Amino acid sequence: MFKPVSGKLDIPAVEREQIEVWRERRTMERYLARNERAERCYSFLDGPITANNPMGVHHAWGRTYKDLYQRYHTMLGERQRYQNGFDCQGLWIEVEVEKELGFNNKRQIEEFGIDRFVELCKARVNTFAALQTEQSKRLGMWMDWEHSYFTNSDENNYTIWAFLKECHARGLIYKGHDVMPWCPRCGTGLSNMEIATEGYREIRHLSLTVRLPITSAGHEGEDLLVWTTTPWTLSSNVAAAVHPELTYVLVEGADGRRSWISHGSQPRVMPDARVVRQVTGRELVGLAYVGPFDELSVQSGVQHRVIEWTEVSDEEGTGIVHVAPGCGQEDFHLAKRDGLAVLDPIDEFGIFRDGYGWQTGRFAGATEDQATDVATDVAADLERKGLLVSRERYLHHYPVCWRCGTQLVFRLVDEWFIAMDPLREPISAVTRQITWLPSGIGLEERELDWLRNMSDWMISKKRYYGLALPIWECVDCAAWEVIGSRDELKQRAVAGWEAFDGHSPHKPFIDQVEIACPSCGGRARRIGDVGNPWLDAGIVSFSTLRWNTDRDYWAEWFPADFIVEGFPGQFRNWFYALLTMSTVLANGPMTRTIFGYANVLDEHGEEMHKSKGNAIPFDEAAEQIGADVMRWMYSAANPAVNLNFGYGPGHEVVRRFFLPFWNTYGFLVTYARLDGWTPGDADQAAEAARTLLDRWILSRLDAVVGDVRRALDAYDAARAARAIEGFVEDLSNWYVRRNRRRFWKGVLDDDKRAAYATLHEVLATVVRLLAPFVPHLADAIWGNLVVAVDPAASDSVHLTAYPDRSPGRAQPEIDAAVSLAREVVSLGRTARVASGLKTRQPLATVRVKLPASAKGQLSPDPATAAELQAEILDELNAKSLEVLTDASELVGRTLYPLLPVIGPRHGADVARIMAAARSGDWKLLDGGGAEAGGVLLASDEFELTARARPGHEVAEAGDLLVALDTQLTSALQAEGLAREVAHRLQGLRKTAGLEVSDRVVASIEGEPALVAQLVPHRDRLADEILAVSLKLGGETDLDASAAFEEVALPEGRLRLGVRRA
RNA sequence: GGGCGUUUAGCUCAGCUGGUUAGAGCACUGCCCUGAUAAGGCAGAGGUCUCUGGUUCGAGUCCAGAAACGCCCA
Repeated sequence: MFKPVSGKLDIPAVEREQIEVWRERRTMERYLARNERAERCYSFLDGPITANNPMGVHHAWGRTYKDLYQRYHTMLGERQRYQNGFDCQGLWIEVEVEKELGFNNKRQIEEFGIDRFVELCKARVNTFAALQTEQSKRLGMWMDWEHSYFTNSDENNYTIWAFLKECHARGLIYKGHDVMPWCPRCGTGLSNMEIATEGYREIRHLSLTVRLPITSAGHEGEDLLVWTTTPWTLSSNVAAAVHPELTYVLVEGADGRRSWISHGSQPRVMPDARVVRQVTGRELVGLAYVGPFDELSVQSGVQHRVIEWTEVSDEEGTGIVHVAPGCGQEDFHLAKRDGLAVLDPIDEFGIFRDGYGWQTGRFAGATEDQATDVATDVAADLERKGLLVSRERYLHHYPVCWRCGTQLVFRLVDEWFIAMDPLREPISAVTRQITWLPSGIGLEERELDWLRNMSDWMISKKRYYGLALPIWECVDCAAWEVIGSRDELKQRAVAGWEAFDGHSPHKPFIDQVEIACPSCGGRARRIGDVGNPWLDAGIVSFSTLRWNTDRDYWAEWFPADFIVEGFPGQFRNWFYALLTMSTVLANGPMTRTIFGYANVLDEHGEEMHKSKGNAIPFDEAAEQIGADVMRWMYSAANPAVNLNFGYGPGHEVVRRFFLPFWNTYGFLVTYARLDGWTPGDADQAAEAARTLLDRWILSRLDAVVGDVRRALDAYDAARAARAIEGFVEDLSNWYVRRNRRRFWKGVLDDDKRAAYATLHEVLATVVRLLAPFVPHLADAIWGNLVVAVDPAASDSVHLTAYPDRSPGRAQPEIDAAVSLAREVVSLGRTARVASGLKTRQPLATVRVKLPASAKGQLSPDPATAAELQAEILDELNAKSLEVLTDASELVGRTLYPLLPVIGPRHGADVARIMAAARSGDWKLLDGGGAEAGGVLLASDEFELTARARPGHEVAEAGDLLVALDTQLTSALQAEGLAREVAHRLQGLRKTAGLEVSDRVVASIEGEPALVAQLVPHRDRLADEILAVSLKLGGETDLDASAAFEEVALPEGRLRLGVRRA
């Protein structure tokens, strides 16, 4: 026997119960093991989640996809690894630990002790990995949680060593001396991968226009005007750049001073000045000038001059660019090109070094507080020296540290790089071998675009907790080499191995190990740097598949079938790192398919931010609306566009999808319990009694099973979800509604058994279809619908096979006929609304003009047609259905040209033909052709169809027309009255608080003529309302009624009452 | 400045290879139904399918250009 189903659906409560059931039955463990011996594999590779914070709802989108497709392939019987991953190294974790400790800079870490600091980082990772594990389980994500991978594992780190050694063997690793973006708080450089969207902010900076007096002969009294948004770099100025092709003008202001600026900038910079001379930029190249801070000791000996640079533009500033090679990437490259002096003004904390006068010891970067901002003092200094032309607060995009938000500076540093030029083409080729989904939004193109433009990969970071870059550099001769494994290091070690042995390859212990320099025999020590964290995540297609230790295992699972990640950002991050490492180590793709999805926004389309207060913690959402509701929203969403997530949309999904489905399930259980029905042998016998609608819903089910499988095979969960939603709509709003009476009626005969068996099979199948999407609810329903009544059944839906199509189930002709009948009903209702006659009032006749394609009948099968006719009459409450012919006075014939046929044949005449067809300006010709608007049509170029003639009360859509006969006989009126009374009495039953199955005594009094009309309907009326006694007129005992009503109908007044029998 | 994409009803979005009258859900209004009922059905209103040009007998759909927005790169 089924357990009763609560009429009120509390999804989080159902989920909590289900989780408890799973725990008791060890369902997840059995799920993970069920395909252990399967031949076919499905290789999913998990992109590691950063184990640094609790999950938000946005994490649930990707994790829903991950779990959905793994569950689907599990139900297809394929062997899988189910390995979850945590991203565990890198600056983001250090920053959080620093915050916990209240640190502001790197020195405090060193004072605290690097070993203790690293331990705290590891501990933090473990804490949040554990939390995220629990949260993921709450989402219903079933992974091998005991064997998640951690990117800080020895295996992961040493596999990166092997990768780097391979890169070195190919000559790709180099030590670069370059200007890089630098965070003065974190004390480390940032790779260009890290300065992306989230790495820029709109910031207002003090920008200065400065005059640089020219010293070359023939230019006495002339200045160059330069403009900068980073005044702190002026003290490192060594050159001024002009575009060789651009026009420059010498202008004279009101004060008589003469300045060079570009022609294009003049209206903006010096609109009132008089043009004295005009030259091309090339003529200015080579001029010498006085620098803005020539008094500084570091500037002594620097020759300032004008250089050429084709990147100069005059859309901003003066068209003359201040060049400080120690403070800007392009500036540095110009210095290398032209042999300019390079001044390196600041240290790792952004503090001016010695030799910068009053600036020495000051913080160079911009600060929010103008009083302490060095730019303010630079401006004052220049003003004192008479070099300042103007200043303004200038709003622009400025890079900030993506982790701590500090404004970056550009700084000359030594960093380690992988040269990417030799890899550009190979990686692009690998990229093209991968299927990028969803298609049509240019994901592959975006990756290729990144690959075209990428610069060398900066892999080093001057930090503490992360991959120890396996580069050992000689203290004496500066030769260096890359170590590829722990064993190699052990063999090469000449000191410090004991101190390191037993520790993970992290700072500080790894730094103890020294090796002999192969060049000079001196001692080589590890460079202090840690690695870029994308190395950690990028190696996982090798490290987690035991590439280092078990190459057969790796070959079995590599490449993956599927990876999934949010696409904003990952082109230059995870996807990029994976592609690079896979290209170098395997010369092929790491996965066959990459699936990307967009961002989660709040329900108003705003970005979610903790600070804005619109972020939704995962736990809260799980308890408020339920994990399955989230999962359904994410599954059904279009991955290509941002998703607006919130409780409003969540409740809508519950109303639209979960409630109707749950109610359908509840409906079956309620009546099956009353009848004591459970699925069994007797249903076999009843199979012959299946009605048309039974066969229809099974046919629809079969189609949906096919649709869902096709969609999931193509990683199109949204299409699958839409198909299921559409089916549930058909099931609850047509199948169940149309069949209610079969379930209510008293006897459990074959017809009723057929109804139960059909609805049961449909629900049990849909639940299996839904299992990968909404695992809790699906299994809860499965548990009651199947497990509770079938001891042989699998005790969890997740241990069953995914539904497949059954041969012979699909019946397209029934699908077509039912959908035609539903259209007839829909149009009939429209006509009823127009007629003003309630559905409760029976009508004599419905007249239907069918489309030409139906060939004059609802279905070619007479039995089907008869059943559908009964359905239509019942829905529309009419006595008979008449199929109209074209000759009927209600309709007129219409010419319906077949556009795809006439288009190519008649060309420009199509417009005339169509106009004639619409206006009726056409006639049939002998021999089967027609003439329309003067054009002759062959018999295969048109069909004849029917349209309503004006003046009749009908409804039509396309080629289908429905007309109602609105003439009422007194018999029809009496029946209508009986239906009305039945309706009222049902209402009274309810007000009296009676159960659906309670028997009643009912009484009806009123005008004798009205009461008399009810007499012929007495039995049916009694039947309808489960009355053991229906008293009419004089025989009533209204006074005893539990509920009573006096109704005023157009026909007269009636008094009605019911009481429990 | 370059690349990729998006633009369809008040909102969120479907619209396959070009075809006769462009759809759904939500919201709104009215009506119907009343044994799914804090549900369901029908209807109404709401669209220059961003704009301009082109290809075509025919363009929401294909092509080119523009605008706005988003993402990415510089």
